[in-house]
Amino acid sequence: MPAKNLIKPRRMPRQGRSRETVEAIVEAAAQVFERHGYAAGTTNRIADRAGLSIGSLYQYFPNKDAIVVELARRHITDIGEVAWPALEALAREMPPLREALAAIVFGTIELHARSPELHRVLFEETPRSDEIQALMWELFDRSSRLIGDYLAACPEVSVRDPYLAARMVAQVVDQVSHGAVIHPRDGEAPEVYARETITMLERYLTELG
Amino acid sequence: MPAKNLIKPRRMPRQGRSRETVEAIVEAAAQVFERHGYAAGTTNRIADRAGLSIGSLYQYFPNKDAIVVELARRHITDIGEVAWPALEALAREMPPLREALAAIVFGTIELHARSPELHRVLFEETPRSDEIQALMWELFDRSSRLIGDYLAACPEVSVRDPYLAARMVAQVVDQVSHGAVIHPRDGEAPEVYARETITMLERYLTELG
DNA sequence: TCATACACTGAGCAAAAGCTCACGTTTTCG
DNA sequence: CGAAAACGTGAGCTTTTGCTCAGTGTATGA
Repeated sequence: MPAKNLIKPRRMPRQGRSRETVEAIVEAAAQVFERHGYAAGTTNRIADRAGLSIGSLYQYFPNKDAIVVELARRHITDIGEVAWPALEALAREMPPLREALAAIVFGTIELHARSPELHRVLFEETPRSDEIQALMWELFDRSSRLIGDYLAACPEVSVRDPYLAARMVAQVVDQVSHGAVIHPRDGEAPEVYARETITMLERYLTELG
Repeated sequence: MPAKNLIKPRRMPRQGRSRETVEAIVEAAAQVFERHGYAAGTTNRIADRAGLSIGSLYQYFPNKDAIVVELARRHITDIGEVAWPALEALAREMPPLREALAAIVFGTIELHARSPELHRVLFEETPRSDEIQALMWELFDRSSRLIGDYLAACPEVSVRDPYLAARMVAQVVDQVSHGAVIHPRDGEAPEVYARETITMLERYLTELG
């Protein structure tokens, strides 16, 4: 038992091949978690699937959770890159309310539907790290603000606080989409619920009293 | 390596003390999962906490998952026993819509708030078994039906399909309550969102166009 | 009373998962 | 070229976890 207690800094990729290795690990992790779930998504299996030795994996990730966090971070980033331009377009082009809501609802459903099983594993089965939670809140806040910008400028909308309403919209749409896509039920068309959600939000936002 | 391959049937509790043992296991499991999460909620830890040997635990539960399922079943049953009478009372006593919605929203929040961390572990972190999923849907269906009975008889409600609307109400209230209670944010009063949810649903259900 | 079924014990096994490290291979760059 | 740095390898160590089983205590009823 030698007295070597050197800190082992995680290797940073410099050359091209090592960057490819990191990509391979992340992609393999996505597939493995999607197929086997969080618990059975072992580091050995990930390395196997990536066509690498387990040692290579630990050159770039200190532990299993680091891989999950990286995966979640990418997933959230991808969502933002699709959602934000679309939401910014609303405040710029100012479509009718019903159209805007349809875009938000169907857009959110589509985002959830991209890889539902991976999404489920990452955001339900995996113990939430503070880091991922912070990223999710950031996503939610920014989305809400953009929706609020649209609502505030929309003449049909007659709600007191459009930014509070926007948070309600974002919350409801996200949760309902999540439920519909991630835990679908056999005899139920998700479109019926999507349409009804749009109707509900429309009536909420256009106070006709 | 002897040739004994006898089937070992799980023991059913007959005497009083064994039934107490089962209770102790379930209660200990609740505490351990609440404190340590699903993965770190090991059978040894549960037995320890229950003041029993690990052997006793395996007399009554074939594996770890069986304990989780039993726990979830009890949790769902408990919720039903509170929720159903309350929802039945609505259709019987026919309070004004806003009062009914307030009862539903605050009641649901209270149910979620009973043991939020255990709730989170059971219904997020734990891989969903088909059995638990079925129980959850049963709970949802029955709640929706009862809400629908109220909505169908409520003169203020002017929605086409009250039972579809009821499913929307149940879905939204459950998801929003879950989000608010299980993943609370620092600077946010959940009551603001609760009130706004009530307002949203009220406007949705009373089509004034 | 005492035989029998019921109940409980806990050392420890088998399997699996996370992770290390000493060593070989490839790339870079003077 | 050739040395140093970057990169890749995989047998196997360590720890943990789910779970067993041979044996000991405890209640029950004939």
